[in-house]
Amino acid sequence: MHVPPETFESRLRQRGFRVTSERRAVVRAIVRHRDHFDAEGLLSEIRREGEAASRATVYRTIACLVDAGLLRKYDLGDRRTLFEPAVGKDHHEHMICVVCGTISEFVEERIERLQDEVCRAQRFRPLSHTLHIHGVCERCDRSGEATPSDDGDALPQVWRRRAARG
Amino acid sequence: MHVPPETFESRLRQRGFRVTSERRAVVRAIVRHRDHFDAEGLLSEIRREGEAASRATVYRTIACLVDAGLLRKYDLGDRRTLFEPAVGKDHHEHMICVVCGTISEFVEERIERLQDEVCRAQRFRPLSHTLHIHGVCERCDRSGEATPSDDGDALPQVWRRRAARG
DNA sequence: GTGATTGCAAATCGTTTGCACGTTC
DNA sequence: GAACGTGCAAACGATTTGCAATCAC
Repeated sequence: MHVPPETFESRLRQRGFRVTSERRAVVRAIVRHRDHFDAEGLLSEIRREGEAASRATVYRTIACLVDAGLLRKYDLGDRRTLFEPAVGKDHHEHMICVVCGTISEFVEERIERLQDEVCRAQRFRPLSHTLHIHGVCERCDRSGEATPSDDGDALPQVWRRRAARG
Repeated sequence: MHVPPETFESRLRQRGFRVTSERRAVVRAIVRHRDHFDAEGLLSEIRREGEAASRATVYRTIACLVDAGLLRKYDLGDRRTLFEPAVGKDHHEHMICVVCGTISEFVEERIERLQDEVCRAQRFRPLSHTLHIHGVCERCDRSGEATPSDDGDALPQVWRRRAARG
């Protein structure tokens, strides 16, 4: 999972993007990362690290990288967008724990195949897909306390914040 | 697909929500609808129809209905959120044409089963899931012109808007 | 009557953009 | 030196919220 920065830089160059110190900083921060990250998180990490790169640049650079096929963008509902390096890692799906927010990954070839099958049947030409499962991870499920009101049958009068979302 | 408003109203009541004329207007607009809709669209339809319901109320009512299990909320990436009546229709997945924006639906039992299998294997307790496939629908594919730059190999210097998103 | 609901306008959140100024090729 | 990239702050779009007035139960 250690993506060498040169991969990013050379690829950016061959895509006609210029390589600047700011973009290097962004790439460095990404490489430092294990897996998924979001734009704001990356920004604050860059700042913590004392690197220079404005919010605008971070967002723009991320867009470049996605564009160059170096990052994959994932849209988990509820306006959470995350990214991860596209190199050295196959496409995969996500499981999102609604209690602790942890995101884990899985791959299931058979699901991919079934999707292709469905598309073929409907003559739909697939370009990309997103599958994420919201639920409760093992750890949270065991510590039990927070059973997110699934489809709760209570009749709550008071307007409650939609704490955990389905 | 004709959902009688009483279903909504009685269900709202038994959930402890109050039934107001504004909420009725929202429900009426929803019932009038064939399938999926988004909050803003519903709002303008309500206004076009001359009904009274502020933006805030529309959003709040939709939230109630989702909460009461009467509407399903779908988060198709790129901050597009849509809703559809949950009654009389089983859970299904979406295919989104990146050219014309048309959304079609499909059900594939085997995919559901495989998801359960994966969750079981990882001891993840699923609550809900989202699967959407972005691609090109048959009609757009035939009229060919607009082949969305998939993973385009050009080296566009100029900063282009990300027109069609992957 | 009282607590839920409404409308308004202002606030939020993540993200994008216009513009004048620095940089990279 | 021209096109590209940067920072800033303001603009964004969808959604949410505080608050005082209003309404359903």
